Amino acid sequence: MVTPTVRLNPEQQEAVEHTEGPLLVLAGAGTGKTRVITARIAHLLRNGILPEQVLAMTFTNKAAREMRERIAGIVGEERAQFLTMGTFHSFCARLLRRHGEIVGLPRQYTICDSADQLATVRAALRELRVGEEKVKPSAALSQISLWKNQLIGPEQALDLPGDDRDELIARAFRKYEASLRRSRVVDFDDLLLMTLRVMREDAKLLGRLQEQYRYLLVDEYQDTNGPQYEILRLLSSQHRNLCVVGDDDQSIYGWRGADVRKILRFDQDFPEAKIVRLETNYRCTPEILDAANKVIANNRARHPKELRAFEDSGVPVTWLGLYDELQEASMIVTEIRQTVERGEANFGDFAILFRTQSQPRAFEAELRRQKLPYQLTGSQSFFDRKEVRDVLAYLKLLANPEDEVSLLRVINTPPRGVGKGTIEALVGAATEAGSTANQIIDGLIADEASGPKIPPKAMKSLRELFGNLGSLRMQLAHGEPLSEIVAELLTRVDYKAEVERQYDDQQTREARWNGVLEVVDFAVNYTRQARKPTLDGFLEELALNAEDQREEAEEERPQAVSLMTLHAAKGLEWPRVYLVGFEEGTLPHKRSAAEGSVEEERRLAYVGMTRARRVLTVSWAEQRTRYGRPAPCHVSRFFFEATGETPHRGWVAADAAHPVR
DNA sequence: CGATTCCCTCTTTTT
DNA sequence: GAGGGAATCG
Ligand SMILES: Nc1ncnc2c1ncn2[C@@H]1O[C@H](COP(=O)(O)OP(=O)(O)OP(=O)(O)O)[C@@H](O)[C@H]1O
Repeated sequence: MVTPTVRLNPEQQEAVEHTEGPLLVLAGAGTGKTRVITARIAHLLRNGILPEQVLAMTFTNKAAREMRERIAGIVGEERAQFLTMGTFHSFCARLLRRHGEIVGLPRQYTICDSADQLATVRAALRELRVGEEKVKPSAALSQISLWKNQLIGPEQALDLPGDDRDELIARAFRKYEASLRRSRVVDFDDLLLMTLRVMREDAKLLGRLQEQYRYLLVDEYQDTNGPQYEILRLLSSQHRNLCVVGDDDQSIYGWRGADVRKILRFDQDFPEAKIVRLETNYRCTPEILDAANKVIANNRARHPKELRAFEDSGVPVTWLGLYDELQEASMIVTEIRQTVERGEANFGDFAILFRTQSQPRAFEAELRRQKLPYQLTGSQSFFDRKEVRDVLAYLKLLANPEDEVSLLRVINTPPRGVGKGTIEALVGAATEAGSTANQIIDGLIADEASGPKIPPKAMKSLRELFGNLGSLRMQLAHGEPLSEIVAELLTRVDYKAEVERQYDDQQTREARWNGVLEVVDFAVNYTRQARKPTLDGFLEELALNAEDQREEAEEERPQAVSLMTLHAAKGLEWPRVYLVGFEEGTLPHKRSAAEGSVEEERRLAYVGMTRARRVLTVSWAEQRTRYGRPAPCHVSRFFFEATGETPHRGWVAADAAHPVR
């Protein structure tokens, strides 16, 4: 029998076969690093390693799914299904569901999303009487997250040198942590941190995990942060079979605590490590690779590497300066349509990549106008819709009665006479007692004299709400299917009437209600495909994997133009790529330039350019609508770096005070 | 308490 | 240009 296999060059082959001991594959874009991981797992399985012994970390769950499919194609689905593969976060979430109690995490914990995190920070700042103009909640949240990822707790943060503002944020940090714990909620960072604590506190469990996961593999290692690295170090400390692959030039998550130095110092952490370098790029034409290499060569902090194109010469990179974002969109969409009409490509061969989430708007409008199929990846907007958040808050509250943010969100949605005064009284009583609004209300229901005085109408509504939640929880406990529960919930709170009350035109009502129905669809889908469907599991999927849930629910759209951010495009490739909005202020982004992280922006440009296999078009506009007003733009400095042209008179850098003269 | 209106901010990137 | 929050009135 001929075993199906993948083509590898000698260096890749060497990496695949070096199965014992630490291994670093450090190589540039498109050199086949991910292919090494895939082939290596297949190689392990062919050599008698059980799939249960393999743990592979990818950067997104989608990447994990694709890799699993590829491996299934080589060794068969019946074995591939037992591989442990996914993001660090989903691995940790699963581990905590089983073993979180070791660090005091109740089994029915819920994961809060970014909006809930922000609401918690906002509440903390309010409690400290810090105005939002003094400390922006979003800024406080990213500082808190950075601290957490550096393993700095609230008390240590308070001791850190800093100005008044830092101290306020540190105090908000303390309150933030306390609210999450009271609410039995963990944030994304907690998933990693608590896993780490579990591993450190329970040596026997750690031993079992080390025993089970004999072979660790990590893709995109350059974007691993401190806690993730620590988890890897603990898991691999006995057998040291840790294979990591990455490219320091593609490190684009520094703002989230990722530390490139980890990959550059791998041989210090693992002195016996074997290091493999791959120097042939199998993805891009020489023209594309040359332009990308010229850009990245301007970074000072990097490991220089050889990178040769395997492909034959193709067409030159197209540099396209246009009037505004409307012209940019119509020009590009028209070109895509005409290329497909000429039979030279399919819609799925195209990607439009951009720096920020505000950019796709014009492209979406134009794609719809010209009726081309497209897929916008990574858009949070669906989960930010009010009706979707409302329904999810109800579900989170069902799963976790102590979830304060969710309770406060739904307590008067639909309006049921529980107003500002009542809410303040409840929260005040909770804060004073160091408990939660849920417990105060439970107390009041048992004995109205036990807590703050609440208007009778509000009290009646709270009884009804809690009665409904209670009986739904009961049904849940009796194993009623999730989809039924969601439907029943909507009936009980009469959410449809709420949608109709809020919006008066029929079209909006329908659109909003469809959002609700889509959540119901997610639940149906999840119930169907999950091995053991639970509400906790469903919410976990939504928190860690929202994107996939939406995709599953939508009809297959195999031939569609891809639209995504440069961050989301990492690791992917298309025959034809448009890198749009190539402007000072956008790429490099104004804020990055101000923070002195232009090198990371340059890496983003490098990632974007190297996604293209055969045709790369880079575009910019002279003016762009910002906050509803047109603002002048200048082509990105990366254009000059790639082409060797010099800025003309009047060109202005994002971080410069004066135009070039 | 709830509905309406105005006004402000926001745009970095994500698990 | 949208969406959320504060202010204001019924
Ligand atoms: N030995 C090989 N021969 C031919 N093609 C290869 C070989 N190795 C990889 N490829 C192809 O090269 C392209 C890039 O591979 P892969 O995605 O594994 O690279 P990578 O190093 O992970 O890239 P990046 O870091 O840019 O995401 C893919 O299309 C892959 O199929």
